[in-house]
This record gives sequence, C-alpha cells and structure tokens, in this order.
Amino acid sequence: MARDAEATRRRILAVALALFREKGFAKTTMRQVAREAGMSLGAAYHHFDGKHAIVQAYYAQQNAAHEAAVRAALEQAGGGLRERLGVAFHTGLDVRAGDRALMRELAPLVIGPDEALSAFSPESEPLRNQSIALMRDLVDDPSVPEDVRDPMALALWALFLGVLLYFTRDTSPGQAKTRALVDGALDLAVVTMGAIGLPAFAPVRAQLTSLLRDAELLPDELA
Amino acid sequence: MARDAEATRRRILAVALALFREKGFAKTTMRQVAREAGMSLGAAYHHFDGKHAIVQAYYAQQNAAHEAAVRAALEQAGGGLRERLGVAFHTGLDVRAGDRALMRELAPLVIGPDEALSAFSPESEPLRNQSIALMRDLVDDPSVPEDVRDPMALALWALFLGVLLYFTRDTSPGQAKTRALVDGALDLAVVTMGAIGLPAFAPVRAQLTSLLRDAELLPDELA
DNA sequence: GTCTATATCCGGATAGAC
DNA sequence: GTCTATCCGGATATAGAC
Repeated sequence: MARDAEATRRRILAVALALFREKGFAKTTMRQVAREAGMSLGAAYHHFDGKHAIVQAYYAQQNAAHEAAVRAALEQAGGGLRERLGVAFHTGLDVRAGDRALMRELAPLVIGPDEALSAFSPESEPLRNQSIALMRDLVDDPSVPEDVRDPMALALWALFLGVLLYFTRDTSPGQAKTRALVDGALDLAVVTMGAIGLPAFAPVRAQLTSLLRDAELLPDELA
Repeated sequence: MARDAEATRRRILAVALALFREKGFAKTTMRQVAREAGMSLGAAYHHFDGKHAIVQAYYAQQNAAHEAAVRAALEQAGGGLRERLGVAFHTGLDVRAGDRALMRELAPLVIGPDEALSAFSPESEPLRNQSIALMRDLVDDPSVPEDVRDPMALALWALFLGVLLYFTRDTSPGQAKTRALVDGALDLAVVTMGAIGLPAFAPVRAQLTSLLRDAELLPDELA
C-alpha cells in the first residue's frame, strides 16, 4: 500500500525533524525516531535508508518552501532587478529562520563527500538546478547582458549558499549581520552586472566570463 | 616521560595519516590506528581525544608547511603584490596537492559545529590568525589603501578557504581549473584593491569596508 | 509485494584496573 | 601510560506478518 507508505514516511520525517530541532541532529538516534513514530528500528530503516536520507527529504521540503515563498512574494514586489534579488535572498532566510541551529549542524553534510547530500553531487542535481533556475529567472533583466546571465545565476546560487552558511553562525540579534551582508553583496552584484556591459569593462568582463564559464565556477563533476 | 609521550603521539599521527590517505578517513578505525601503532585502543585514546583530535594535529602540520613554503618562495619571488599573492596561493595548493582526497573528506569538519575543528571557532583561532596574518603581510603594499588592508586580508583568507574547497573537488588534469580560478580571482582582487582607492569608487569603497569591517565578513563569534 | 520485528555487527568513545 | 571490558548508536541481515 503505497498510500500508507507515504503517510508513514511523512510521519517519520515529522517526528525526526521535531527531534532534530529539539535535541540536535547528532544527539537524535534512529532508535528514538522509530520509537516516537511508533514503530521498530527496522521499520524506520525500511522507509529511510538512514539519517542522511531524512536530511535529504528535509532539504527538498525546505527548497520547495523557499521557491513557493519567493514566487508568491514576487507577485507583490515591484520590478527592479535589485528588489527582486533582495526578495529572493531575504525570503530564503525567512523560510529558514527557525532552523538555524539545525542547519548549522547539517552544514558539513552539504559540502561533504556523501554523494546524496553534497550540494555539488550529481545526486543533488535536481535540487541544485531548481535553485539555479530561480536565480536565472531573476537575472533575466534588460540591465544584465545576456551572455553573463548564466554564469551570474551560478554565482548567485553559490553566493546564497555562502550566505546560508554565514546565517547559521550569525548570532547578532535577528541575524542583522546576515541581512546587511545580503544587502551589501547584492548591491555590489547589481552594480557589477550593470557595469560589466560598458565598453570600458570589456577586459574584466572577459575575465569574469572565462572564470565563471570557460574555467567554470564549479569543478568538473558539476559539469 | 613527556619525551616518550611526544614520540608516541607522533607515531600515532603518522600511522593515522597513512591509513587516512590509503583507505580514507571514514573507513579508518581507531582500532586499526591503535593496532598499527602497536598499542591498545585505550592507549591511543589516551594520546588523542578521538579521531577529530588527530585531524586537528594534521591541520596544524599542514598550516606550518604552507607558511614555511610561502616564506621560502617569497625570498626568491619578485616584489609585485600580484606576484606575491600568486606565490602564496599556488604554494598553498602545492603543499596540499597529494592530499586532495583526504581533504575532500575532511572538508565537512571545517565548517562543522565541532568547535575544535571548525575554521570559525574560537578553538581554531591560533591557526586562523596565523593564516590571516600571512595574508595581511602580503597585502601590506603601497598600492593598497591602508584602511582596506585588514578587511582585505580577511577576505583573502576566506577566498583561500573557498579555493581549497574547490581544489578538493576539481578533477581536471593537474587541477588546472583551480589554478585558473586562483589566477583569475587574484587578478580581480588586485584590480579591485587598486581601483578602490580612486575617488570615483568612494561609494563602493564605503560599501566594501562596511561589508567587511563594520558588518564584519565573519559572524559574531569570530569577533 | 509491502511492511515490521528481532538479533547482530561494527566502530567510536569511556571507565577503571594495573 | 597502557590495558581490558563495556557502553552506545548507526547500520544490516533476516525472518516472518499482512
């Protein structure tokens, strides 16, 4: 019964996330998850290949929430590139505001060798492409030269990853520093994207595109 | 007998690194390390608080090797800022060229919550300060306005961390992409550092310094 | 075929005797 | 400073229930 299986999966995920948030990822055991979800250890492992698989499901959930929130907020927001980028980034932080401690604990997995969880792995391609596509949509603006839009989308995605890492460790009230970092970094990014088209910046532009495209910002495996 | 203890420590570290490089960090067990070092599990744990403590010792060793290699290479190298930065970054890669696989596996620990190993933790301050100080020395150049030297040193340190992460995942022959990334990023950095002093760039300069200093590039805990 | 339970393995970590 | 014994939890094997 796939229907029941799906419900069971959701129940395990909910229980596990509650435990992760309450006691942390490392301190939560699969035995606890199974017990609180009302099943045996073996049963829990039947639905999730392990703790890491639960995290994977969590990422997908978070990603969907971000995407939906951004699309909704963009309906309201005005039209400028800078404003739309601000909405996307700040919404991304809003969605995750309650999970900073958990994300801080999970951050290692994102750059780790575990293929399923690494942000750079083939297994994460769907999630990654979804995020990059969002940035690509935002950057589809007359003020941005067409040939730098793709590399810029990639760079913005990488920037957002960095911002999230910063966010998880930012203990300033209301994570004001992260908010300021976002605003400053986006100001710079927009100025750069605007200036890059000027004839005077042709050399820098060639350098940037070669950095981000020919040499590729991300290593081979990301293709 | 502190003398014997120190020798035992070194023996454990050497054995552990050999195993890490041969079979990987995760697949190497403390039991193996102890056995190959000719002692019991408990004895090994007496000298190192755990696997993570061995990694910590490895980082310190690597850091010292990089610093020494850079200082030596700079004696030979000419005087330009760009050239000296290139020497520092490329030497950093040279020193670690044989350990890409291991570093890739250890990368998660660097951004992880484990205080002892995180690059951003108070416990790592000595190592971190050593690296930032090296960057600060390099940036002590007439072409760089004095008030941006400190934030630039911090930014260069962060850039180097990112380069190392890229390096561990770069499967291009001879890690040519990483080398190109270093050259391109440093070109941009030097151009930026030079241009930032011009009156026309006063607004951007204010933005940069506020980003890197007032708002701080790194979160609260890094002070 | 879908799901659950028990038993067991393995390795990191610790306790306490010597 | 070294040992043995033990704990704990992630992961797996496997048998069987529905």
